[in-house]
Amino acid sequence: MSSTEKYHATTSHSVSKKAYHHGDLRAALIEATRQLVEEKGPDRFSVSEACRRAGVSTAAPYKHFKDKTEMLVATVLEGMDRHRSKMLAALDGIPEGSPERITAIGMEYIAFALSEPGIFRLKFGGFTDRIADPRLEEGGQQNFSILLTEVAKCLGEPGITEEVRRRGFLLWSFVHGLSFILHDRRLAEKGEEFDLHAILEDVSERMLN
Amino acid sequence: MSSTEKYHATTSHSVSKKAYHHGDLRAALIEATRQLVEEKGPDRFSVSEACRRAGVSTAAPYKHFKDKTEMLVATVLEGMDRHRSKMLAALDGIPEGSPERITAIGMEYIAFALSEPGIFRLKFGGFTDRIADPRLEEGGQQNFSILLTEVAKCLGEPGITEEVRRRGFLLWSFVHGLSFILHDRRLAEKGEEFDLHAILEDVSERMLN
DNA sequence: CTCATCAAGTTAGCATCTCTAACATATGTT
DNA sequence: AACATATGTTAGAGATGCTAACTTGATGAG
Repeated sequence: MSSTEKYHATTSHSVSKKAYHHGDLRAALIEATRQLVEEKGPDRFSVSEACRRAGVSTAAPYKHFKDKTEMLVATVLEGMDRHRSKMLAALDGIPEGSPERITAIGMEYIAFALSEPGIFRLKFGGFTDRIADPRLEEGGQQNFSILLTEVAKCLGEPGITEEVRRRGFLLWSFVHGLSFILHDRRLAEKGEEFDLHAILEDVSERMLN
Repeated sequence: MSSTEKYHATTSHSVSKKAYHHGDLRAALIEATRQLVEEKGPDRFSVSEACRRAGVSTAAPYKHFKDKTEMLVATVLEGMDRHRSKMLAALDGIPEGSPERITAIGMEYIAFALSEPGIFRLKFGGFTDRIADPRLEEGGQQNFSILLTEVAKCLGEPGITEEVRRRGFLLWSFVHGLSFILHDRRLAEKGEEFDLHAILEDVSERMLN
């Protein structure tokens, strides 16, 4: 269901031929947007600059996106997909029901927030009111479910019960806030000062009892 | 040390006289900025519109602020002052050393984030890299100290020890993340579904042992 | 009181940005 | 081959951030 599938990847060899048609401009614009959001910050991003980077005129994006906001939404969605994949991959090899699985999700959550702070803040930082896109909410819910599934197994609950939801919510709040603060205060750089993994283990235990 | 003191509050009666000089344009612009940031969102804010609202030309602000960013910084600083006052006021009447004081700070922290989400997100949402202003860091540290002081008393520690700092950091992370999520998901509206005060009491206890 | 000075307004204008309208060119269907 | 459609282009309107140069009025020295 990748949103790029409907665009045929033609002329992969003819980039230098200055083809009138780009091949997959939509994907190229998303990638340019992603880069710029990281380089300049979510607010300093401009459509024009993304166009320059993709090598097209400033009007071209409007054949693919309704407006600037939709361009950003598409970029965030792509980021959330990657984020989800990474969190799932992080679970690989850790035994079912182990609390270590919850720690692993938290570590990966924070790693994403720190390695792609632009996208992370674009999603969560302050644009939410405008970007009240149902696809974003759905993606967020999907990612949250990964955590809930593990919490349920850890607590020995039969499924996503109300109690599971409550505990998961507490855990998410903590890791979410931690992500912001670590980045804001550049505390990730002072890595030796505190062991992130240990903190997550500690808090998970406290929260899940 | 109010930053407005140096501006004489003249012509308080002559607003309608269309005085060439405004009286206290700096404060008026900060207030207009605050309103607009809440109404339109931190990103949709424009200097021009603040000027319109304050009734001056678009060049006027640059006599008081270096650029748009500094205008926003000044507005955030003003908000942080109010935030601090409110948190301190919330402690009034609660006995020293009581864990209830920590809950009260958390409640007030969240209340601010939900009642002034624009300012809250302007400070914490995604502009931090650009707004690496030492005054903002200092203000943040001051507000954090309010919490640390209470944590120290609750733990019976002699002062802001490393352990106090660690526990306070965990608590802050949790409340910080909760603030974002409650607003993002508009969960504050579904107030009956969960008792915020109870959650904070629960988590504080878990975190402080 | 007068006048020079300075702070704090103004207008005009440049560079940039978002987005639209009208036009141009590939692509692929028939 | 020809038409329809998708996907580019150029031109330009309207908003914005900020600067330069000018204007106004408050203030303090003589």
